[in-house]
Amino acid sequence: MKLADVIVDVASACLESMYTYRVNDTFDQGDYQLEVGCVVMVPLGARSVLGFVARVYTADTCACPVKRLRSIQRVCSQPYFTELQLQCAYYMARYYIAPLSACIRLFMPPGGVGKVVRAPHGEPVAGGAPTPVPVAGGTPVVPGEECVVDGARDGASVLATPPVLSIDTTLPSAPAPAPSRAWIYRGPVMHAQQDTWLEITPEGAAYAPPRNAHRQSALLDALRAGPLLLSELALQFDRATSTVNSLVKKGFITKTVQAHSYALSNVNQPHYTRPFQLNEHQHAAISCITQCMDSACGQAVVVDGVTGSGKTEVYLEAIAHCLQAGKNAIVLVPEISLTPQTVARFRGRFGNMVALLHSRLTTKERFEQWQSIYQHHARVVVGARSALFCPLRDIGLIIIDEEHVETYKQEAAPRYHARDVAWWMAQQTAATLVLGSATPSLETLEAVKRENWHHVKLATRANGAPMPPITVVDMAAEFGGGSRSMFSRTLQQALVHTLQHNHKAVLMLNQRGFARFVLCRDCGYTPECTHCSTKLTFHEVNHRLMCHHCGYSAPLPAVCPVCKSPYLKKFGAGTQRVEAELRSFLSQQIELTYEVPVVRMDADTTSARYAHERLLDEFASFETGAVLLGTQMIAKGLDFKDVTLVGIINADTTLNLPDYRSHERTFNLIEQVAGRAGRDVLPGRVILQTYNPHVLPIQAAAHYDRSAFITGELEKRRQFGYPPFTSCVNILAWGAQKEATRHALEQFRVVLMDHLASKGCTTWWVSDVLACVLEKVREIYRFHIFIKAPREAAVSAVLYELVRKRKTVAGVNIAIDVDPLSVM
DNA sequence: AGCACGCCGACT
DNA sequence: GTCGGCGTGCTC
Repeated sequence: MKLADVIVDVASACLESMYTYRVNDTFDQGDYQLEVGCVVMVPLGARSVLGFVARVYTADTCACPVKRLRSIQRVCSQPYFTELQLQCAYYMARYYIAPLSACIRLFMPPGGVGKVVRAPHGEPVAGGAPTPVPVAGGTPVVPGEECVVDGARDGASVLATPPVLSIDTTLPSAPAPAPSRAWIYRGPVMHAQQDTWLEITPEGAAYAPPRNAHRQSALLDALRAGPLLLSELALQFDRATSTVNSLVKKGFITKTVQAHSYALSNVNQPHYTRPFQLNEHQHAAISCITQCMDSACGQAVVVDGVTGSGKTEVYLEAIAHCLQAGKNAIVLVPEISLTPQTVARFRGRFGNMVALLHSRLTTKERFEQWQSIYQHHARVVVGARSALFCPLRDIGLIIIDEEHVETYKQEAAPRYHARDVAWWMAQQTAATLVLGSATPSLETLEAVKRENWHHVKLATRANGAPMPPITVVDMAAEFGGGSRSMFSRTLQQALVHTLQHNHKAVLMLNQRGFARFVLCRDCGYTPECTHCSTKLTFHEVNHRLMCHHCGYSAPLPAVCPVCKSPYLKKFGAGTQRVEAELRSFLSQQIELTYEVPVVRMDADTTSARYAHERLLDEFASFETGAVLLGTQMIAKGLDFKDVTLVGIINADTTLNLPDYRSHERTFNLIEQVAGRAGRDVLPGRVILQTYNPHVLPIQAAAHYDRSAFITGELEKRRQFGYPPFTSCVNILAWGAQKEATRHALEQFRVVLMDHLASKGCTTWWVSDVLACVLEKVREIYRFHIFIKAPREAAVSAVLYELVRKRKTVAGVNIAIDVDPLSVM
């Protein structure tokens, strides 16, 4: 008996998602071989669903407790994941307490795998005999193509229905046993293309078409030079298809259909040279990585280097070594740094072997890149977090650049961290994991100690340029000294000086937790969003109050809606306001002989596709001095030789967020931005404005003293029981009804406490049910429970059981976030 | 008795 | 997640 284990694609944490199905010997539907990794259509209860094949085997008996196995209805795709990737999905499902189907879905091609829908009422349903599937051998599934399958249960349950005893034919008889509604498979939006090749036959070569058959003769002439694609001919000839068909019918040309090859276009000719002479630190880093790769036992290397220390060169060398050894490489880069500049460095070196996967591509573009990997054309994949799940085989090297950034953690199920999944993969495949950062996360530094990860330092900038000195300006003292400007006198002088020399400046406004808001001076009222528990942000351009979470906007009221006071004051500084003040300040400086260009980069100006790149290009293009003003998005990947001044307008707004990582985030941000100044021969300087000049993250950052920061921060984490000294879990509940949501989470907490007690988890610390800092977002109320467990506790295993047993509450969602990065 | 509705458990 | 079974309770 041929069987297959199938992970049904049904999003439910409570459902055991793996089932065994029979594989019919007479199985002939669809046109794909049944293998591990295939998408299949299977019956489940009264409906049909899609599933993913996890195992194909032959057995006489089945371990599962069912009397009668049901059969797979159709194989819908080629295999999309390997045995190893399947294991990875199991690991993620267990560790992150996520539905297995959600984990395996990560490996599916962009555009998805289609869906099964219920046929509309009255749809003719095939009885008994298998419905012929409108698929010819070798034809791929196309969107909208339908595979109709009888919805009735096979045999048993239909027969089990009691016979109708009534002989009164005027009354409607008992409801028919489960009216068979058909289930229809609809192929995905994206599907692999087919190429139609045309070739001339010997008869065709000898054939001279009649004088009036212009199209036929032209077409045959074109084909005499060699085979051509129908799509190419169609561009050149009108009505090519009909001409082709008539010639095919007469036997003068042949038509062959082939799977389209998604080879990557050779945009840049690769030049396999080293663009720079590498310094000794880079050599040391490279040899450490190559040794790890050669020993092939799954090791990790932390490449710890300031911005400009040449990490990318190290990556390129490591990849080159990996390719030479016949293995392939994945490079993960934060979404924001996936600029054409970054991509060009990889393409410049590895040419058309580089595939690119990130969210700003259209689905079609992503699909093409994915196919190029699937068809083995790509050997280096550069992409965001999810590129980890691309179908690249023989992975020898995984590089995670800017390892510390929080975007590597997915904020929806499965709530995985790319670094941790990559480490699992590296260990399983004996690949080497490289983690690059100027400010490695505390978790990574902990792993260096506990897991014996290698730690190499690129102490200096690659070109020997010193890190720019940082001047801390106490804004409280400035304010006390009579200045009301958001630019301190130190920053003003430095700006003028920089621009006088035709150098460029970067100003960063740390906007997180510091948007512009309105306050009534008489009663203290602040307008809040009616859909979210956030203060509304004032926008200068349209003079409206806007919510950054749901997009709600309202006009700025003339008087306070509560006390009717006309004294509504605008507090804080948005980028627009800073831009206005900056322009006005610059225009008053008589020392500046030209109008200084100001480029503003924030969420508003970068929303359009490629706007980010365009603004950076614009900034780079100025021959005179210029100012780039932006939010934290300017902290990354910006590399301009003539930037000599970096100003951080408000360094400390991230300090006071109610989140245990806020100090680490602040420190990292300062380090990252500071590195933007003086990257070349021109010396740079950094001016850091703050109201908290003496706190550790600011002081340590100002002196580039990371070890002081880490020592202090670790001590604090140990004292308050935060990672890496504990394992944390955040349990989040959300729903449209506030009290029902809170109540559901409180019920969950009761069950949780019982469960922990029964497991002997007495040392776990479990918070009360708390309203999230962002209590309401888009009319949805949010509550959470925070758990701190001993570091060595099997947190996931303990909670997994609980989640599997838990009863769901209508209208309330509960999510488990293992190792949360944000608890807002 | 007949029907509407809502909860609960199965789903291979 | 979705479906159907079955129990409860209301109405004719």
